[in-house]
Amino acid sequence: MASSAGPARVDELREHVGRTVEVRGWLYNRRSSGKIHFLLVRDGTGVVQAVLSRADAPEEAFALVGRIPQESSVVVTGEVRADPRAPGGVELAVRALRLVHEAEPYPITPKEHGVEFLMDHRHLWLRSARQHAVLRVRAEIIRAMTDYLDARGYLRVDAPILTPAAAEGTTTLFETTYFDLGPAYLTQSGQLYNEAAAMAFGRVYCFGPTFRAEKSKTRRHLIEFWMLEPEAAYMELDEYMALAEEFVASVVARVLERRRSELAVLERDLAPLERVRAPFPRISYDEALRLLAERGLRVPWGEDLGGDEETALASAFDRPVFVHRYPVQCKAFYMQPDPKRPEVVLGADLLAPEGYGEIIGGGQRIHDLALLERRLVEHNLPPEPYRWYLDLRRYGSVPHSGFGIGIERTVAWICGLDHVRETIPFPRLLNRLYP
RNA sequence: UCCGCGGUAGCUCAACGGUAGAGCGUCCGGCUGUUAACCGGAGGGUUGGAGGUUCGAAUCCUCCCCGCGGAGCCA
Repeated sequence: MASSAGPARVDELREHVGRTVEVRGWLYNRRSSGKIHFLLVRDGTGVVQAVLSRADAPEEAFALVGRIPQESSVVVTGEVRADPRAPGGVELAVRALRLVHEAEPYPITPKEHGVEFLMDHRHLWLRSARQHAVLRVRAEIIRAMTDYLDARGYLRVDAPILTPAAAEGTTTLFETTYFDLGPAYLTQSGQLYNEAAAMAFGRVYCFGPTFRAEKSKTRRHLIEFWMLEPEAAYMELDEYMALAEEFVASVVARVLERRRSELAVLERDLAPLERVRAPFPRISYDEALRLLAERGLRVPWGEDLGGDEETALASAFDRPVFVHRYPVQCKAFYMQPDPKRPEVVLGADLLAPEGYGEIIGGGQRIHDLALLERRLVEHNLPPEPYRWYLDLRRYGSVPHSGFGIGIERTVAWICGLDHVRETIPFPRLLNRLYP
């Protein structure tokens, strides 16, 4: 039995039963009676119960912990012991306690709070167990995604954030001034640059924040959100869908494998996640309209599908579903038309189950120079900013495809959250730029 | 931008034309195994703002501000 107290992380305390360790953290909560205090100490890796009894603990420390506010920072030294009465099964019998900083009365109490209050205190809200679970799942999802692509020869080649033009002419852009060169815009997608990278490296992906100045105010929208976008030369529509479904299935499997305790904190029903295995159903836009009509939702051909339609479609299947071959007018200028039916494009969106909506959008890009030039004109886009993009069709153009997956929607779905605002550390919403 | 709901104590809410209240947090006291601990006590309010109706407004009316839910657009 070692007597020297080395620092230890809460998530590894089980390995230290019988030893005296030092936990550096913050007071999460306290339950007290006259002669015994139960502290919940969190250190970022977990929460451990620390016990001080009047008989055993130093008198000064005993008096101190009976008084200091929640979230005061403390270094606790004590013996690790297994006890079934302790939350988590192990606890710390405190021998010494050092107050690093006495907190002011902490605004987020162990009771319910409203959304506005919590969002105003997002910088502190991140300390709570539920937010820890969500952000750990987020990190696991991102790691699973990059692991999957790295293992298949995809090279990470990131796209710029400041751009001279819109990736998709339709959506609203955030504008800023770029020295003497005039307006610049925050990126809405790394895709156009991704295509250049794919022509250079074959298989690539980019990952980063994207910005949409849309006045969208729903549970599925953020102004700033993160997107991971794979792109591959010589990849056509069917191959893209095969890649995307394997990719999504592997991400879900990874979270189920490594983040079960976080999903438990979030009270996520695991059954729907366990059904997420490739292959996913694939229906055409036309089939989608028929399916919707059977359910009483009439959509005129040529119109895009709304949130209600997506939810209705997704609920018809027990796993994510692809909707492919949308009408040309629903999609961006660079989408490759189907040679057999030029009025639809070789694109496919992936709808998540349980009403979480579209998490992936993608498809085959136009590789013919003349057609792409025509599309720019049809979409009233100025040719000059796209000169480099057109070059990709001048020098060894090949069919290619790619997709973008929205991280926050994917996290919300896998965590079973009813809003994307908790899936990112500091959400930017229509009416919120603070903190 | 449009439609709907809401703003009362630090927080979450009640009172819905007749003296503004509870739980939690805070402060004080009690309790040797608590599990959002528990028990007793105290403090805490220009009821989002400005006008109006009324003997009397948190409550009814008008305008404004802020938030929430949804639509459109999208990931």
